[in-house]
Amino acid sequence: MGRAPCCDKANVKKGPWSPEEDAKLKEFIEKHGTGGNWIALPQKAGLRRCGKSCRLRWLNYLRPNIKHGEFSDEEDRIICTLYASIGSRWSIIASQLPGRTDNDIKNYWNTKLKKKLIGIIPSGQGKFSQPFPGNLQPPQTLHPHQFPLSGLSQLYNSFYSHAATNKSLTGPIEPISAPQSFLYCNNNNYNFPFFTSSQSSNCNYQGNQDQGLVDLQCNYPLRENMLMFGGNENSCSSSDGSCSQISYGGKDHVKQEEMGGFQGFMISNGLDGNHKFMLHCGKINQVDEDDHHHHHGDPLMSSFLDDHDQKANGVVLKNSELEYDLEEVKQLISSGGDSNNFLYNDENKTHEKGMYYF
DNA sequence: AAACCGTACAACCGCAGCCGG
DNA sequence: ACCGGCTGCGGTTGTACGGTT
Repeated sequence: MGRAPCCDKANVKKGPWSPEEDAKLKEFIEKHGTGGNWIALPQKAGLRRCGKSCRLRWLNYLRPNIKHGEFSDEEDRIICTLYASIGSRWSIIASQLPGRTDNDIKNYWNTKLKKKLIGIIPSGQGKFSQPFPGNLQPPQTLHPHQFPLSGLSQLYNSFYSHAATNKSLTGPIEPISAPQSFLYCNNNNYNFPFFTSSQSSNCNYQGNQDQGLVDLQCNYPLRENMLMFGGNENSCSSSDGSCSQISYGGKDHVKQEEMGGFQGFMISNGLDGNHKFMLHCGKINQVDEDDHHHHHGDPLMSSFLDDHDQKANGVVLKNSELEYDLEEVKQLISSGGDSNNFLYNDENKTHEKGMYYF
């Protein structure tokens, strides 16, 4: 039978948008909004365009607060880190970069950043042996920018150390600071790349859209400091550009909620502006900035910490050996390999990966 | 000056998921 | 529960433009 076309293909214009079309679309949306129906919009606006095309044009180009032009080092860093952790989930990445669209970031990654990354890493560095070992290895003390993340994160870290050394980048090397929204995980069946867990868990999302609160019910006590993030401000590629979202769910199911949810989440979890956030793969515990050894009553983590109390800049972690041949990493990047598989193919889910704050 | 090539960006396409009827 | 319409997303393609030969 096949799917009905979203519009009359024969009757719609394709290709680049003219200034007149842009003006028409912009004027119409500013006056009437999208009306929640992109399909009908072009007709109402007097445009011979497909609704999808209108939507894309609006989201990627016409809507207010779109940032064009050079990406900053900070943006580079965020993109690298997030790509290393979640792969090509451009909309999620975009949600962390105010004013940037997923399309923008995707293009930027494909045309520049990827090459920058590949080009800057000398081959033969960091000879590693196996992807995602099941067994945890003795811990190492690491700086926050040297987290035992995934292979790509290693690459990223290498990238930044080299960049810093070569002064090709400026600015401090720091963890991503406080994204304003988060994706709390379900680390049971699915495996959203941020998260896999050795413990069986049953974490149900119970979004309360009326209250805008995210209410998670987990019978496995997820690390309180494990977070996954969505977006905020007007940086996302959501249909109306309102862009205040918190995301939750898994690889096959990522939902987004109003940002009020994150505010509630922040409050209910006692988070404030003093917390910082980092991506994580391995074992980790939250350490308050004023109490680096407080284990927050987490027996699992406490026992772990009894064995391996390691901390770096306020973060306690148990490292896992992540050994890759960087050439392989490069290859994966250049071959457009599935980063999710590459980075997160932890079939036994013996590892925890996530984003944490501290 | 013209042809060629590489790069960057805009736009399209198809799929998957959501949601309302 | 099912179905169809709509939206969002990510991959891919098209095109403009600048640099090089």
